[in-house]
This record gives sequence, structure tokens and C-alpha cells, in this order.
Amino acid sequence: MVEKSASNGDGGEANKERKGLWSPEEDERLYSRITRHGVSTWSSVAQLAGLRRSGKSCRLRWMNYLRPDLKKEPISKREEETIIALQKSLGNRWSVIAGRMSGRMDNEIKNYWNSRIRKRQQNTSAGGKDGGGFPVQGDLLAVDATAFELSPAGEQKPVSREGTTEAPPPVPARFPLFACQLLGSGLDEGHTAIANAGTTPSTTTHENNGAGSESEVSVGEDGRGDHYYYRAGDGADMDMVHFLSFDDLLDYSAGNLLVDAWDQSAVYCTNSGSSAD
DNA sequence: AATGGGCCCAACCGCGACTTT
DNA sequence: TAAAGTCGCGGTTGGGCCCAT
Repeated sequence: MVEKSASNGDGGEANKERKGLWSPEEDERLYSRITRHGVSTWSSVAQLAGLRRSGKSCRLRWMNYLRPDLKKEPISKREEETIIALQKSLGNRWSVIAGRMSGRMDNEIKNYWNSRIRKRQQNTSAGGKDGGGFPVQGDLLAVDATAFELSPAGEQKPVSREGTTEAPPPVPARFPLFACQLLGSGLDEGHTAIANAGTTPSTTTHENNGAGSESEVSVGEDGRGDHYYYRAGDGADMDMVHFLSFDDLLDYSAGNLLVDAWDQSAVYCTNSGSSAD
């Protein structure tokens, strides 16, 4: 499908639209054009930059490759966990998932999912797990997607992804959100705690997407400042939980909550009812 | 060193949604 | 209100790289 441009050379038909891989010169033209003049419409960008590319192609190139805020490094384990969690909750809504991750584009996430995670999932299923074959212990379980769409007092306005200079929304000192990831066995799939914790310690309920039931948990500071503990009301079933600081959840450069922030260092055992270091 | 297979990723396509005229 | 233009999304493809043989 990807037609490796036979007419790459300038000696080709002048009006023919180019396809295939982008040359460094084309990248430079597009980058310069957008950084200096912004984007009115993508088709005009192509014209004004002197590119024989469709507006669509220009948009894709900018969004997936040239944008200065894109992360170039490989997707981390944390990001992978985030992708898994959000895909489970949101399905293949890659643009929405990408919108919740800093510096990643839908295409990249989609490719990552299709080439690695999905295959691993298939392998896991083939390996004897029934049903979804997913998740496995340690994975983030079924985040309630709506929990990540909290819009505190309308502070989160949509942010254009089109390379505009629009200022990000104001940053509250603390975001009233807390989340934790279950690491151990004992709870049904779907347990993820997302709690309002404007005043701590507080008590709230945790979501149970799988079974639909709720039980009470307590939420409070762990004494280190930014981390919060999570304890099931019955205090018996949960082996380990995984904590996030509020700050970790935020990524205001993207104007969205950042879920890619599981704090690997903050794992606590609560089986005995006491948090451990 | 050659080659074949698998994997990764860039980029295209089709289509629906949205905006403008 | 309808038509045309544009954008954005998800699915898919195929070239190139890497690794095992």
C-alpha cells in the first residue's frame, strides 16, 4: 500500500502528489512552515511550504514525527501499563488514550499495542488462561476511564494538539484525585481505587468494574507527604497496592491527566492492616 | 556470508464527523 | 438546509531491520 515514491526526484511530474517516506528536506520545509506561521488548514500548509504532499499527509507527519513535544524514547514499562489499562477501559480509542499520555501519539500507541501487547496477550491466552487471558498479576486492572476525565471545576479545557501556542490550563497546587494499582491477588479484576482526597485521611469507595459491587476503603497520607495509602474495608483480601502521588498523575503540558506515573518505588503491604515501607 | 522469517514502524486508505459556505 | 471542504480516527499495509540458522 505504501507506495515508495517512484517520483521522488524533482524531475518527476511537477503536479503529482508525493507519497511514501518523507525526505529530510520535506521535513525541514514542513517544520519551518508550521513553527513560523502555524497551521490554518493543512492543505494550505502543504501548498505554502512548497510540498507536493496532501494536507492529510502533512498533518500526519507533523503529529507523529515532527512535533517538538513528542517523546523520542521507547515506551517505558510504566507507559505500557498505562496503555494496557486504558485500552481495557476505553477500547481501541487510540487518540483518547494518547491524549492521556504525555508526548505520545495515537499511531505510536496503536503500533505498540498491535505489535507487542496484543501478541503477548494472545500468547498468554494460548498459554492456558481462559477468557481474556489478561490481565496478569501486576498489571493495572481496569481503570474506570471516566475517573481520568475528571474536570475539576472546568479547569481542564481541551487543548489543541495542532502545535498552537495556546497556554495550558492553570495548575492547581494539588489535584483532588488519588489512584492506586493492585499488585497482588485477592481482589477481583477491575479493582482500581480512584478517590477524592481533598482532605486526608478520608474515606471513599473504590470502583469494582468487574463485579459491580463497592466496598469502603480508607485513604490517607503515608507520612511521606505525597503518597496515599489504600486499605480495603474488610482489610483482608488485598495483598499489595500500588500508589500514586497526585503530582505524578498530572501532566499539564498536555493539558490532560497523566496516568503514566505508577510509582514503582511505593509499594505497600496492607494484608495485616498496616502499611509497610 | 547468505538467506529466510518475524517484527517494528512509518505512512496510506476509507470513512465518519465536523466546519464552512 | 444542503453541499463541499477539511479534519481526525482506526485499520491496514509493506519496506526495512534484526536475528537465527
